[in-house]
Amino acid sequence: MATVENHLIELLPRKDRLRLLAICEPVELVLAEVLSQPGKPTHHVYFPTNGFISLVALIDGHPGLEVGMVGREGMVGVELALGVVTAPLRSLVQGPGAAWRIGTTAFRSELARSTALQRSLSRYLYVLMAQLAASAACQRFHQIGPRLARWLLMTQDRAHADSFRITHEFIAYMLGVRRVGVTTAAGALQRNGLIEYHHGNLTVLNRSGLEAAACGCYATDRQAYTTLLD
Amino acid sequence: MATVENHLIELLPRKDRLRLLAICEPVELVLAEVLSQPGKPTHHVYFPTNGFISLVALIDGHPGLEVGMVGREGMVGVELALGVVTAPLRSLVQGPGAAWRIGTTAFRSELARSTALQRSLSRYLYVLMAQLAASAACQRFHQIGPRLARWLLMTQDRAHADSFRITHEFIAYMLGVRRVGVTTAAGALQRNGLIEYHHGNLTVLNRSGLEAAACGCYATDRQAYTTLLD
DNA sequence: TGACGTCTGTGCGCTGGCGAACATAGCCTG
DNA sequence: CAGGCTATGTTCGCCAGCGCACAGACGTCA
Repeated sequence: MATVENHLIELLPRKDRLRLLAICEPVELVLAEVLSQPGKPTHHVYFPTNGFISLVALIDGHPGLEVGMVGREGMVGVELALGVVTAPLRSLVQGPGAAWRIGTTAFRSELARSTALQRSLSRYLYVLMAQLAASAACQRFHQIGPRLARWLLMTQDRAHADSFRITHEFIAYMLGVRRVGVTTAAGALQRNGLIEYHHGNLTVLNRSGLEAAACGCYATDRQAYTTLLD
Repeated sequence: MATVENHLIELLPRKDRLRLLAICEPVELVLAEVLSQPGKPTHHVYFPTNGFISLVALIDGHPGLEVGMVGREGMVGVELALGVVTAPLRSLVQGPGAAWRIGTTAFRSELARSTALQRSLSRYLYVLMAQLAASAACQRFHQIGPRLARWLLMTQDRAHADSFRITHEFIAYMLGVRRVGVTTAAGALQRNGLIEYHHGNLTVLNRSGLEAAACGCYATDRQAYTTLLD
């Protein structure tokens, strides 16, 4: 693993950072692994350094809907920062990679010690809340095409690569639409030369074009991260 | 005003509660008043004792979508608990009543002093986050009828009355649908004897029937409040 | 009591996305 | 290199909700 780190950890002052890293263990993030399940106790928190995770809301018997994404800029298990040890959402590894992992008790005691960590996580929570609220509205008002473009951009940002493995089926699940809907929208993006894909391999060809095709939620979201977490 | 209080305040130990109340001023919540606007600085926090507030997400030029509701069980301005002084959502008074109000600086310094208050607000934030995530999914998977029933129940809970003033037009805005859609769904509920309304006056006739007609999100939400905030 | 504004009801035609089913086309493995 | 699996493409009927427009019904206040 390269010397890439997690932004939340990097933001900490040296002392707190070292103390936190001392209780971290490196783990691999395996594609399709489930890191948390709604209503179940949180055993570990994860700070991705590579790869990324989708936060999925589940209700009734319905398939699920992505309401947030976590990459190097965030963490899984923020509920601990709120003093709650029950996960609210399903966390699903969507881009394989690696993360720092900490057990619940160790993390809580470190959190009690480090006000810098509390501060970092609070900021992050705010951004996440904004993302959740925006998800609901985006979901309601925007059509598949722009939402797909946004999703691809967010994924690309977190994958740190122009190319990644992903199927229409999976995207459909994340966006809460039919696979056919994705096929159609992706076909349009491909015809316009913005992306290209073959059998689960997707490549972004024209990033700024994709940004133009995406709904405003992408820009809003990105702005929130830079203003609050830098 | 009766001796009704705000649950978050009531949960505090006597000492902290008195200190907080000392810096509170009572204000009236006027129907349609806007207490916060996304992106604008938070000047005050509000602890409703009566009446209630809708949290509305705004994107682009779109009309807006309710993603949360705040009554006696919550507060407006939680972002301060996260160290952020910018409101993420529009807060709109939807049921007139009264609230305790505190200026931002006073509130922040009290927050720094009272760990009990921090604890309360953290819990509340968690519930709110769950509500935001659920909103997105509910929005996506449930039809107008059940969503309307849910909304009426949530409103009734916060209005503390079987009857309240509300128009189809306004409900439509909250649910992010057409007014006509509400008229149709409300008509069905009325035909089934669950509710009754005339010219902006709505009365819940059969609460348990309404619960049966509502989507599961109502029960889920309610459960979250009772387990975490009692 | 009459007139106006607000609230509710109803009727169009339209469309984005749904569900299901089937057709091709790459990849992988034996 | 054949057969099977996975990923993508296409089609068809359907429906919830949309946008628009207009008609009644109720309340209020001059």
